This record gives sequence, C-alpha cells and structure tokens, in this order.
Amino acid sequence: MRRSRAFIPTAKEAPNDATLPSHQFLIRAGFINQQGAGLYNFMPLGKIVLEKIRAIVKEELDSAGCNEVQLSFVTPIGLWDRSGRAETMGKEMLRIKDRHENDFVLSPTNEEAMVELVKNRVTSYKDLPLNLYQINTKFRDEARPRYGLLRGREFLMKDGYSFHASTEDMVREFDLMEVTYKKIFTRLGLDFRVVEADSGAIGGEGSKEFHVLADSGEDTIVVCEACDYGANIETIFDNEQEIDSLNEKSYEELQTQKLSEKCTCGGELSFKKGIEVGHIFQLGDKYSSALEATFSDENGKPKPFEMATFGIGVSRLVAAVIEQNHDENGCIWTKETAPYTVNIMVSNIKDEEQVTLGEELYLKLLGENIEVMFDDRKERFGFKMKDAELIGFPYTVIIGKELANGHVQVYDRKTKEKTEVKIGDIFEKIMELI
RNA sequence: CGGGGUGUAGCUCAGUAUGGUUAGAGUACCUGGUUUGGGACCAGGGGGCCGAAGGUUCGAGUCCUUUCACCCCGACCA
Repeated sequence: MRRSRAFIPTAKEAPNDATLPSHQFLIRAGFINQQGAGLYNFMPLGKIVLEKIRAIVKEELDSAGCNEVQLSFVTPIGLWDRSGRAETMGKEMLRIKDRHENDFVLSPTNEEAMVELVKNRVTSYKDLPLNLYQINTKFRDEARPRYGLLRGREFLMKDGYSFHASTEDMVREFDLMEVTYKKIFTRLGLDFRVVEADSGAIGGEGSKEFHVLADSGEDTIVVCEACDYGANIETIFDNEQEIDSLNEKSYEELQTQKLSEKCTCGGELSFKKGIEVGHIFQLGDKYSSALEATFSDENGKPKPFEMATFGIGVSRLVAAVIEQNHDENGCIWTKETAPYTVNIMVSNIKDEEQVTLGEELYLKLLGENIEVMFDDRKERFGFKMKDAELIGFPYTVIIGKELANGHVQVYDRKTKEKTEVKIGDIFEKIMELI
C-alpha cells in the first residue's frame, strides 16, 4: 500500500475520553474510531489487524478439528424463553421488534442457538464428538462499557461449543482446546497465563481463563514465578473482603505484596493484573437437558449431550496486544499482528534517487508477498518517523541522507535501534528479519 | 442502576460567576513561498444553528425548563 493512497487518519492528540494506552493509540493512529458508547468502527489498519487475529484463531481451531459455522446475529426471543435466559440475562440482551411487532434479541452468546442447530441433526453417539464454532459479532448491553475495545457493547468474539457422548470425552476436548488456545496466544506473540477460574453462574465444573498480562488489566490473578501455574484470586481466597481489597489495589501496590504460600512446584507466587481474552468451560448437560437435545447411546437410549464451551475475545485481543506492547510513542505490533510488517520511508520526496530506490524496493517486496507500506508522502523526516512509531510498523526502512554513502537504515520499532545496511544487501536483510 | 462531570471548528480547549459589536486560540485542512534526519517557518484562506427543543429578554454560547449524548467512580458483567 502506498501511504499517499491509504486512509489512515493519524492525530497528535487523543480524544479526552480515552484513558488507556491501547484506546488512545488505536484512535490516534487511525485504527478505530468511536461511534457511540461501546461501539467502534474499524478503519483500514484496524480491520487488517482484526482479520489477522481472526485468521490465526480460525487456522488453529480448524487444525484441531473444529467446524466453523455462522449463526444469525438476530435471534427470536422464543429461543431464549426456552432456556430461561430471556429472564436471567435481563437488560444485557438488547431486544428489538420487527415490523410485525415480534421480539428479537441481538445475540450476546449462542449456547441455545448452537444446541438447536445440532438437535435432531446429530442423533447417534457414532456422530460424536463434534466441535462447532463461529467468529461473529456479539452484543451485550453492558451497564458501563469502557476502555475502548477492551469492554465494548458490540464486539467480535469466537464462540465454540462441543458435543460429547461422555464426560470423559468432553474433558479430553476441553484439554485439547486449552492446548489450542495456548498455541493461538503464543502465535500472537502475547505474554499470557492460563488460570483456574470459578465457573460462576454459567455452571459446570472445570473453567479456565486465559489472561494477557498487562498493568492495566481489570482482573487480579496469582501466578507462579517458576512454573506456568496461575489462578484467579477468587479460587484461592474464600474471604470476599480480602478479594475485594486485592482487586482495588493498583498494579504497583500488588507488586509489593507477596503470598506466604508457595506453589506446589516450590516457586514463589505473586500477583499480576490480567486482561481476560479467553475462557473455556466444562458445561455438562445444562443446555442440552434444558432444550431436550439428546442422542442415542450404544443401547439405543436417549441421553443429553455432554457439552463444553470455548470463547476468545477477538476484538478485545486487538487492544490487549497494544496494552501489552506499547511505549510513549505508540503501538508496537507483534510479528503476527502487525498491519504491515515493513514500512519504507523516503526521507526527502524531492530527492529522485531516494524515490527511485524506494519504488524499486517497494515493488520487489510486493512481489515477494510481503506486507509493505510505502511512505511516499511529501512530509518531513520527523513527521514521518513519528507517524511510523505511532502506527507501530515492526520495521521501517529509512531511505535518506545515508544514501550518499551507499547505505539505508533499518529502524526496529521494538528496540528503537537503527542499523546501517548497504543498498545491495537491504532486500536480504529484510527477508532475514521477518 | 446509584453518585459525579462534560457537551463551543475534524481534534485539544478558552469564553458562561456579572446576558450586550461580526464567537476565539492551538492543532489539522487549503493556497503561495522558504525549509528538508525527529510531528518546521512566514503570509493568506476556508471551516460553527455554541448537543437538541422550548422559555425569559430589546438582546442568550452565557439565565430558566425539558431532553439527548458521552465520560469518570461504584454496583453489575465475558
């Protein structure tokens, strides 16, 4: 993409209602803009990142044997009446009427719809297990949306549901999804922890949350410094006052506090703040029983499906990556999430030699299918550098005054280091870096 | 849902206590010139129903009423 043709409205100042780094930078760098409370538009850069994360989630799930589907976003209220959630979910479900005055709901989650989809279509134990998922818009009319993409009302979420003939098989799938989720978050370049969680109101036995470690996280978790053990504080303290007081503490305050107990592995336990980006549940037959979704077992007897459910906050991940990877100048995208891997910057657009080399390199990288931005705007060096740092391209090739000595520079966004590279070696250097 | 706050140019904000020429600044944008390695400089220019509706008044951004939107703290919540 040529920068001169791109729609990337960057700004020096963030709107005053953005408080967190991810929120401020994503708006300032032109990734998203706010449409209303908890509602966001994705502009070209934001859309690219969102699609990249979505693609990684899909790839890993598909290779773990899951089936992607897409359920309707608008669902009839009757579906929710049958499970009782029309009542229990209350105002969080946004209700609408069609022209015939019939009631509908903008789906906040899809247990009911997925059970209905499978019911009477999967009728034998021989067809099990089955794991279905979708990556689709959700709407939850939160009492207080906040922090940009971290807690929106409308958001993109991957929700998966598995169906099994036995609890053992459901637990096997649950464990497989834990492994798969770890692969996904590792590929995204995130520092995360899997923590044991309370299953809460949704019911069922096992429940694990995946937290991206970030100072601004809303959740407080306990992690082992030696092994990969982690737990939500709700599972290790029973005293509610203690839990509340821990949740109120800031990241700095928590750092000074140590746990007296040690991990089973012998390592020190400490507190961290986390952003929940994934959650897996062992559901059991709660929904299949309620909706009378059964299969025939080996003896020909009807049994409700054993189920598990798996969620990933896809749009929340866009913000979580930045919450964990940024500095005072802007975004620092990880390798797999960067909207463009390489940014070619021509320092002085009036210098024909610089422009020619820039064009040449740009076309060559395009030919190699490298995601490359070519900053061909008529702006000064400082302006374009600040812009590149704000957006957060992992690498910027600076074609500028060093050209006289036969060099260009490669600027590494993360380390902030500039490396001199001979013109003849630049292509190989880029291929080596990415 | 309880408490607090804010709506004036694309963005950040003055102006509102005490009503009074044609509503301001910075930034962004357009034109011309100078500049060209860290968000440049000079000159000129465009951009506003002062969130909306109603009221008081000779006169309302400013006072009154209603309403809408957004933000923050809390409760709630994946």
